[in-house]
Amino acid sequence: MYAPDETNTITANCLDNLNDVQREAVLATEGPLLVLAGAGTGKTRVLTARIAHILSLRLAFPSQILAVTFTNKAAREMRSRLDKLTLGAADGIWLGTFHSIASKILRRHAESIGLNRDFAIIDYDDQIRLAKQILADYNIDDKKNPPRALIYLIGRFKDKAWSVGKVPESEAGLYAGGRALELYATYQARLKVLNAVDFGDLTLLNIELFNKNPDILKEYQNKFKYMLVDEYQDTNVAQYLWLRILAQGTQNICCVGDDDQSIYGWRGAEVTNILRFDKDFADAKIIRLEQNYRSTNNILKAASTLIANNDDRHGKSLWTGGESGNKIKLSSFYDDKEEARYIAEEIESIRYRKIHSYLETAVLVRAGYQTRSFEESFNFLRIPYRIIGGLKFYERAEIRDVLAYIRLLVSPSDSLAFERIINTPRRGIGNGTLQKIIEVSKDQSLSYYESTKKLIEVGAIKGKSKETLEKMFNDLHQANELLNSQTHWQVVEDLLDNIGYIEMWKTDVNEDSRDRIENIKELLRSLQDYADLREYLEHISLVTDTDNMQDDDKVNIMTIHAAKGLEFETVFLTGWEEGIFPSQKALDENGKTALEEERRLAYVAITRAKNNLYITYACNRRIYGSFQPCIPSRFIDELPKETYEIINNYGSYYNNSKRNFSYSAKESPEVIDAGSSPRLKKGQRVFNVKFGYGYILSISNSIAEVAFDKAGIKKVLAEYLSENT
DNA sequence: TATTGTGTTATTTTT
DNA sequence: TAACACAATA
Repeated sequence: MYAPDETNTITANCLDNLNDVQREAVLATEGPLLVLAGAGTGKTRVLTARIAHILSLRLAFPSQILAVTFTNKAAREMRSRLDKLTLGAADGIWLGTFHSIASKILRRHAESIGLNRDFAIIDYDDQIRLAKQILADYNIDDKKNPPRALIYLIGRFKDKAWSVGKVPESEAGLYAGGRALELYATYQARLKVLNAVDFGDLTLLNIELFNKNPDILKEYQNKFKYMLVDEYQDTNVAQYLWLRILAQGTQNICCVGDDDQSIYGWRGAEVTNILRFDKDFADAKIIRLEQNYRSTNNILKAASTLIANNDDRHGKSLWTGGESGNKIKLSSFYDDKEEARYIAEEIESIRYRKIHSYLETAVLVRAGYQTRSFEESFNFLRIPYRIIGGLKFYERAEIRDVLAYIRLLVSPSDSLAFERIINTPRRGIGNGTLQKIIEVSKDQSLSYYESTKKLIEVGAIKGKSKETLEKMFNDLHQANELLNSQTHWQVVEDLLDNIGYIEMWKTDVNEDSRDRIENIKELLRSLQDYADLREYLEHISLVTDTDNMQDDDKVNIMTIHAAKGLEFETVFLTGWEEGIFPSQKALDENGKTALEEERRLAYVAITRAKNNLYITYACNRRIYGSFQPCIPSRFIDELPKETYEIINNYGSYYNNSKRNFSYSAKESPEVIDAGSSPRLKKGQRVFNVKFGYGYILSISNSIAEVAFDKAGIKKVLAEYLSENT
């Protein structure tokens, strides 16, 4: 493996730059270990050092180490740091996302659970298409029961490791008046016919594979001598079960995470996993990384005090050897435009004073739609910016279309791909024809491609439709033949030309059609990085973004979720208003659990800042076209007074009696003087912009329970209600 | 079958 | 507000 001196170098390297606690986490190689790594405490450093250490002591071969992350980005980051640390000695370790590792294992043993080895991994679009078809079959109104709600529900079932038949009867009512379970079963059956799996299946089928084949399980349990898990707080039940079953071999599992940064509960992540680690793994050791290398004391103190309001947490106290630093700058404004204007001016001033570049600045929002006012104010001052997140490369229509063509090229029986492009570009195929195809495909168990051919043969499709379809088949067929003699990227490019796809965008009148053609060219370029089309498809099915975090000098605008794991010199936290942050919708749906998750989101947001933190809120906000009054977020009340200074104060809150607003740390925002809204009383007819008209059932402390005509019974703050007399 | 008009409805989204 | 899906029309 290594020459002895080389080994020593690696050991020295990986242990040298660590503090005592980090070193302890690296050295505790045997047995279950939970590393509670607060924000900015160097968890990736610990993970990579740990792997390097294991390798340098030759406790395992690289192929016996399993390291899982959630994102491709995190996996890449870890890989590159490992390369530097071990000088290539870590080649061959199993490092990847949960999904990529699961899919790797699944492909090896597909036959063992009745899957075809070259199963496709379908994306969200395909899922929706499938759901629509199923709903149509069942004659379920897809207006009252949106397909995406079904897909969402099925996703949550899978997060909980509920395969068909394991879903509790009580869950059936969650969709289409009690039909959730049969729809789930049908969905899975359809996937099987299509030889496809969705994201959730990857983990679920792995578990099934292990349960049904003890010998295969044994193989992996013996193989993986050391397991490492990143962002453990984000695992769902299925992933947890998967890890637990694999770790049963050696018990050498090291999970790194931060319960305070669990912000994906709505997507199935279970904070419980990290909270119960020591109960799930016998004799588990817990190590807390609490020394923060990122933020100033003030920022840390604010974050720590705020998060201490949560009940469900391990609890840790972050500290730093550094300065207390600048105070948090708290400001309020008349409306969202003023807020955005202030932030733009402040950013310009930071730049003018040469404090740091745009690149080191981030503006964080709770939800995507809030970015708009910043775009406007930044454009006005000519401040360059980029919006991170938003529409992802692989989610763009033109990319999806091209991928569908590639999928058809690889396997003509891919009916979901076929359905996507059958009339793109326009071939004169309408809904009528498509329904005929679907009908035949169901009756005779044929793919759409074969059904279409059959329909043409028997003369059920004729005239122009027949001609255009036959041309398409010809083009596809020819392209397929050419794959033997030409490069696959050339074949795809020619196919898109022949089929008229590029032409379609060239003649498109919209101004973004140029960008679309550029995107397609980008895709064609990236094809060259893969040996063949099949390999390309496998890769991109598990990747959602291109992760081209360019580092040109622009301000970063993004949601708090998108900011997790990042850090900036200066951070602006915007829209800290009740209803926005914490989000009303989350609170309505999940009560206290949601509030705690929102608070964790606030914690993540605050801890992104290294030196300068701004928190702002507006007293009025345009939401979906309507102009609504807002009150400051309860999270502002939870910040310790000494950590912030008030910079700008749009004073209306001191003048109007809606709320006796103060910055006292202990005030509970729910308790508002009952006399403050005498205009509303029980039984009164009221109006709310979001929920429409309704009657007040009860009112206390300015919170009214209202029976809305359409939206049902909701609790609403009195100021969001207007009298309707 | 393609186009135009109308109505509905809105978080967060690692794969 | 604005985007999107669907129904009515050409």
